[in-house]
Amino acid sequence: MAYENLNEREKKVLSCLISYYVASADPVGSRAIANKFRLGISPATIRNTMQDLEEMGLVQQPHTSAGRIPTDAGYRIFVDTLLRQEQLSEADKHAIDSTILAMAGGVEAILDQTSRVLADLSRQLGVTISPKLDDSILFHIELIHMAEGKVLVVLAFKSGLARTILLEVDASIGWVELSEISRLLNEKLAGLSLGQIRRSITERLHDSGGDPKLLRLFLDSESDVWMGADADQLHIEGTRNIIEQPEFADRQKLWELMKILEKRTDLAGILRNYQETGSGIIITIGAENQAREIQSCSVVSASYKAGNTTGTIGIIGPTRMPYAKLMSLVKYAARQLSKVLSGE
Amino acid sequence: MAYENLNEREKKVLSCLISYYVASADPVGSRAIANKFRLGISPATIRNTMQDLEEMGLVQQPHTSAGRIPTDAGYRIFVDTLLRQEQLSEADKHAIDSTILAMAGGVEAILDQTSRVLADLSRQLGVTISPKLDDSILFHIELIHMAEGKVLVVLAFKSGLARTILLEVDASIGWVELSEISRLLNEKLAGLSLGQIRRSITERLHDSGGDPKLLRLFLDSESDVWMGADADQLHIEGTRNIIEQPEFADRQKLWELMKILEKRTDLAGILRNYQETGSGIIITIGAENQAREIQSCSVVSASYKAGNTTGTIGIIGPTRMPYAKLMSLVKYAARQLSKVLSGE
DNA sequence: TTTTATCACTCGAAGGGATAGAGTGCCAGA
DNA sequence: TCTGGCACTCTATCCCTTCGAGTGATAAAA
Repeated sequence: MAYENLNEREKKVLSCLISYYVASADPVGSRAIANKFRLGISPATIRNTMQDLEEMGLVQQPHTSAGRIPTDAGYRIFVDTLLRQEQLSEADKHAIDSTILAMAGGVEAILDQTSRVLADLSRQLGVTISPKLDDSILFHIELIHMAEGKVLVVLAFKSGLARTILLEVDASIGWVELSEISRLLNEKLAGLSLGQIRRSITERLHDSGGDPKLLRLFLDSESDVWMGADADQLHIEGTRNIIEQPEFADRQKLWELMKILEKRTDLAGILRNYQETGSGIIITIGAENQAREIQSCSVVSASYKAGNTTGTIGIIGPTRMPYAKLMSLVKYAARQLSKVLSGE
Repeated sequence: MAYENLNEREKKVLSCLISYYVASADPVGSRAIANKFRLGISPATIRNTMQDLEEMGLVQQPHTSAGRIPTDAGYRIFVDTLLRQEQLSEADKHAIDSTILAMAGGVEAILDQTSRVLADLSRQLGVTISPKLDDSILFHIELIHMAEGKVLVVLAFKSGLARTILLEVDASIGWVELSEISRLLNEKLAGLSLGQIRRSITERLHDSGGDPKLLRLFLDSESDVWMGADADQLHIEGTRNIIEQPEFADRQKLWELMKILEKRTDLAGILRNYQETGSGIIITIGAENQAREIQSCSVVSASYKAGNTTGTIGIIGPTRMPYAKLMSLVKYAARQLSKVLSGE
């Protein structure tokens, strides 16, 4: 659709209408635009322009005698061609820096704090997903012999990420076999990505001595060790912000949103998908979203680097959201995260 | 207050009123009770009894011409003296067993699933808190030398719990010093509880060789290692269930609840507190709760054992909840958790 | 040709009875 | 001591009206 041939006036009116609507949440009338913004044209002219915009499907009327609200397509144009980059305030920058840069204790703790600060600054939902382990390079694998036939497997990744998995093993396995296996695993697997390991584990370990009883726990590519470690860690904060939004005054809508927020793996998959189609900031508006339950929402997301793998952060809220501000927020947070997690 | 001297009829009426109200969420009138339950007395008599109950503060009228609803005190009597133990259905038992017993991969994963199954079966909020590390006995401490002056500290506890903390260290520290420190830490600290370690770390490590540069990171009792590891892990599921409850039709109320649910540490502290005052199932009704934000809620909680330390699980919902069922749910889940985490 | 002022029209939100119904308290009688 | 009956109270709901915001259309002005 050749949206570029909006004329200057149409661009201005659409732009004003969206800014006004984002702030007020009420349908915007021609008078409101004429008064609030000094466009030098009368309400009647604005009305005519709005009719044109409506024919193009960029705005719509909830009912005959109401003002207009933007459609998904309207927001899309706005985001793609009209939106002016916004500078993040120093206060916001500082808030992000002091959470991300100052945090210690590991990647998950940082991500947890990041989703919180995103939620607080945006007054929407803040979401972070931990780095995809599939590409993450295994740095070291450690087996710790716990009591009663239990072995704690520690996977340490180059990115600083760590996962622990508790394995049930044959009680008769002693620490001698264990350290032998441990040596073997490190020798054969360190330096590979988790994905590579999973795909080729059988071949790599096949003809290498060691106690087969214990080794068997690692041999299968579907093993708890490799699958359990890969589970996406999703951090969501700011549920209370969403409750305040007028678009979720309807309990039914709120319920649907919550439902998908609680299906962690599904949501993680959706967000991950967006990143694969491009880099930088990705904005997904309303019905562009894959899951029906969030088709009245928009997602502003970006990926961050952690070593040689990537994760995703984002903000989720109603399509009526301050895109410019949220873009700069997510962009800045992603950059700072990458800095911290990839060591500059 | 000598509530025991409720006469038989008062007990029966209170009991019926509560069961009816729990199901309907509407104020209960005398006619409703007379029709629904075969008490052999007329609505007029029930009215008189209800007046008595109201004078005792066990029920109240939202307004003059409405039925009665139970007060916190009314629920308290009901729970303490009238409630009949309920047998958990085989289906529910099976649901719990198949999540808790079948899960592998470590304590946190089990707890995550547990809070979910609690939420699903109760249609309320399901909450679990990981075992208190303060009493948890350190089994082994492992230091893994990551790239660029970073050390991954793995704390493995006897209960099967594990924590990893990423430490920034002087880049010059090599793996020789590291394994020396590692040996030293295990020698001096393994077998002690995290609490003991924190309280006496300075004395224990004071006059023991080793590279002071690295050791310093562990010496302080406020060190990231000991504090970071102790952070409560709180798993909450079932937010969507709460949205459905009529008592949270009011956005303001829902907002307040969400607010405290997002203050993880506060909530964890509150739930922990309950457990300290007793053992078995603890029910905390409405205003009995410490935090103002959940004084329109009740909490059914119990503690589980994981090795020689304990954690808490519970269900949170409006005071109008099916106490008997939730008690048996929480009880059973706590028992199964203890079984799995303490090895029978 | 484009813009503006004006006006009749539409529709939803808000307010105001009126009504129905659920439930009570009380009293007199069983 | 219990019950049936009755007058009373209060809310929820429906319907009606009104109000106002906003529109589209048209004709005049630029």
